[in-house]
Amino acid sequence: MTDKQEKILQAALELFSNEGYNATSTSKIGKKAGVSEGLIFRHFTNKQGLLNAIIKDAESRIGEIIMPIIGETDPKTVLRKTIELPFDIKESEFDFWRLQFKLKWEIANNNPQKMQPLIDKLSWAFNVLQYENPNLEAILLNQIIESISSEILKGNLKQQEDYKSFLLLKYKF
Amino acid sequence: MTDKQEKILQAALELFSNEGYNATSTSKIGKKAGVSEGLIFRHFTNKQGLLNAIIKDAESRIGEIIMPIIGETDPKTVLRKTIELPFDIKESEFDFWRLQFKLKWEIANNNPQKMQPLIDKLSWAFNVLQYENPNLEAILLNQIIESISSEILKGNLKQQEDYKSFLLLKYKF
DNA sequence: TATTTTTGTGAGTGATTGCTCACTATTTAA
DNA sequence: TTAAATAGTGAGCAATCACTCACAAAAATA
Repeated sequence: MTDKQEKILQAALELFSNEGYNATSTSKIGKKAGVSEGLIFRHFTNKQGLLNAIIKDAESRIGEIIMPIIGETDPKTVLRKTIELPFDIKESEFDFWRLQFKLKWEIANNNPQKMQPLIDKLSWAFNVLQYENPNLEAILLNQIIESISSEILKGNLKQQEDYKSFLLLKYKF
Repeated sequence: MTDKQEKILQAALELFSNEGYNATSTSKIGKKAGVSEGLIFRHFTNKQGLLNAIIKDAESRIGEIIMPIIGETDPKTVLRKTIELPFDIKESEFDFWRLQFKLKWEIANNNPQKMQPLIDKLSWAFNVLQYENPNLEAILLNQIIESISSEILKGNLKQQEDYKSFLLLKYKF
């Protein structure tokens, strides 16, 4: 991957995330990346190809984040690490994650089973911990952390530390 | 409001919701509504004006839905009615609500305090019911119902009845 | 070094965009 | 009944869109 390819990807990411995919023209991306517009098509075929490259990168990033939880053998630690996830998002990665959440609302890009491995692990953890309905507990907790992430990314969640302790307490920490 | 004005609003709603605001051209709206493109601008000034009309309608609809809960005097009933909200969304209104949730991700249209009256009422209810942290409980429950609504609107939530009973049980029903 | 391959440019393409405007048809009010 | 106001049309506008292509510069390979 050349220097300019990364510049293009970074510019596209910022613009797609903040202005939206359809509201972002390839000419704007070229300008922001400091690159001729034509180069975008040389490297990524078309505008959708650019988005695909970003989505593919996202899949591996999600895998990386989930992996240390999947590998965990202690059920309580699984829960704690899961709850901590949304509060650990680095501000430098806000654009990236905001775009992922936005894309969930586009029919073409909605891929609900991305978090399935985590849900399965949560289900296992709740089962070991003798919760009455491990499957639904897993779905609920996954929904909660996605919802918290959304609010943080939109800049709507104040008192994050309080909320984190509150949630940990809910799950007996 | 004339017949054709409503046709325009309905067509715009469907297209904005399913294809996105920026991906929907005014010419497409005109065709779908069975109306000349120019009429859109006569009635709604510009494309943004069309969206504004839809948003304004949404505010009153949200008010209508929340009102019976705000007026409730029994705290337990407040919780039950709130939990039931997402499961009561009519399928004929899916387009409408999906658009509202999509718009939350657009910086320009994000208006986080729309649900504040409900959160306040929930906070009151949790307080009466002697929950330890009523404010955070209210924020959490509001997040949960918004998250469930999202999944339902995206067509991702299976076994809705199970999930509903599960949640009601969580809040002692 | 010479040659092939890859990276990069920017002017140019037809199609589509949001929107205007001169005009006609219909409704409302005097 | 006439006049004024409103509703509705559709051709046409400049601007922008995603994308192409002939060409040049640089890098990789021989």
